[in-house]
Amino acid sequence: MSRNVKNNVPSGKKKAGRPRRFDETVALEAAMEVFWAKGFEGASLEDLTNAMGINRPSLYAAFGDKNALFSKAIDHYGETIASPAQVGFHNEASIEKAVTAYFELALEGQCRNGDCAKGCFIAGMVGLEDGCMPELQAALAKQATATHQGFVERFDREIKEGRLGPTPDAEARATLMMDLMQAQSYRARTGATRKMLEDQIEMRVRAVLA
Amino acid sequence: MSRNVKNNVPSGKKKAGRPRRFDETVALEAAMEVFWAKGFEGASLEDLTNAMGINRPSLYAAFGDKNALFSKAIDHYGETIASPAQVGFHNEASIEKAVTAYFELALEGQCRNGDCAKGCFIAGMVGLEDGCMPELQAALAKQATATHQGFVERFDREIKEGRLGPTPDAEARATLMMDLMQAQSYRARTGATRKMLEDQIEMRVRAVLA
DNA sequence: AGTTTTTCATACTGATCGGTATATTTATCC
DNA sequence: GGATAAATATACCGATCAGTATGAAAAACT
Repeated sequence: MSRNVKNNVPSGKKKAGRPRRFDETVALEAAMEVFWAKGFEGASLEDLTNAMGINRPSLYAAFGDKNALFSKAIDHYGETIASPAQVGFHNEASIEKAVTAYFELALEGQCRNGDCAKGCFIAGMVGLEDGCMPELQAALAKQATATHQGFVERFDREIKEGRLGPTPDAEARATLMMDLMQAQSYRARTGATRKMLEDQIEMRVRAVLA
Repeated sequence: MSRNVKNNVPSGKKKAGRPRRFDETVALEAAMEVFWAKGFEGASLEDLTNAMGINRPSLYAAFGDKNALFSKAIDHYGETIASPAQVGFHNEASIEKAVTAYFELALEGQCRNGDCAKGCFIAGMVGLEDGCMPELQAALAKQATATHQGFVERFDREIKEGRLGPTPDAEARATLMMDLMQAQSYRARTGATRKMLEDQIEMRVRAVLA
């Protein structure tokens, strides 16, 4: 247990060679922040390495090229920010609390650096680079479809069990909720304060549950 | 009338020097398309000059640098695409028709090249370049505020004259309508077909007028 | 100790970026 | 028919881009 702990290999054999001087996860987080703030094309290798605290060869050895790093940043965003919002939604028993939780958790991710609003990482990126990275676009679309489907199933259940009116139908409600989340993200990116967006959550919830 | 017509100076004195071989407006339109598809940083001078059918010095003489060209493209978008949607809204007598017209005209602009959806030009740009072009961001925000205010006034009138319920209030309805327009734009940018978006308009209208 | 393996640091590559200097065309003005 | 003025075309500029070659440094293995 005491052996090898410096090498981040808590048990068994250590890895040979010079140990890494940075944590892969915190470096990825820093990269995500840079992409978030500057976009894919706007984020230069110098920006990235500065923020991550490593130099170019280390970056390429650990993450691959810029595209691969971006792709990993997307995944990281999904795991640490996007998916908690969905989980929060599905874990609430009451549909009203579920929808509210979704908007609140999404806002948490959109405004995580104090009041400095930055919007949804994915929403700000996707669709801009024309034809570039089509496989990435496809992956994002697939992820969005899965999220949408989860919402549809929940709304369907609520409607079937009489806790929600039949119109708008589950499909429309799911679309509406994702639309309003996206709009909230857009407002976060374009100068809205956190307080403004918090005050609008009730309106969004009502629109989805009307 | 016959004199000077080749020089695009229909009356009076002609301009000295070699005449322009391109139409400024169609060149600007082409530039807007490139920015629209690739974003500001993604659009290279080569992309722009190729699409506009002119070469670099002509571009710089006619429009200034890349930032100035982008700014003029934004203005052009507002005049030819964004503002018609607002006018369409304000010209309809019935509020239901007004809201519907707004979404339809916005969709017109978002999908203008056949089924190839591209979303809202402004929405796709704003907020991405971190701290870059702050004066441009401010101009866009001001324009958005003016649009919002116009909607608020109309909804206020409808509510006061009893054609619309008091909740959500005019402010919330205006926010909601712009949010749903923005969401429609986002969907247009991320692969939704025109038909899908047309079918969703009724849902959006209902959400605003609920 | 000495070899091996992995990472780190510096400096470099060719390509592309936005922007421009130079010179040639094409028109009007005198 | 010059002289002048404006727009064209070509080629170039320094800066920056993403990506990499090279060698030193730091650990484990034998």
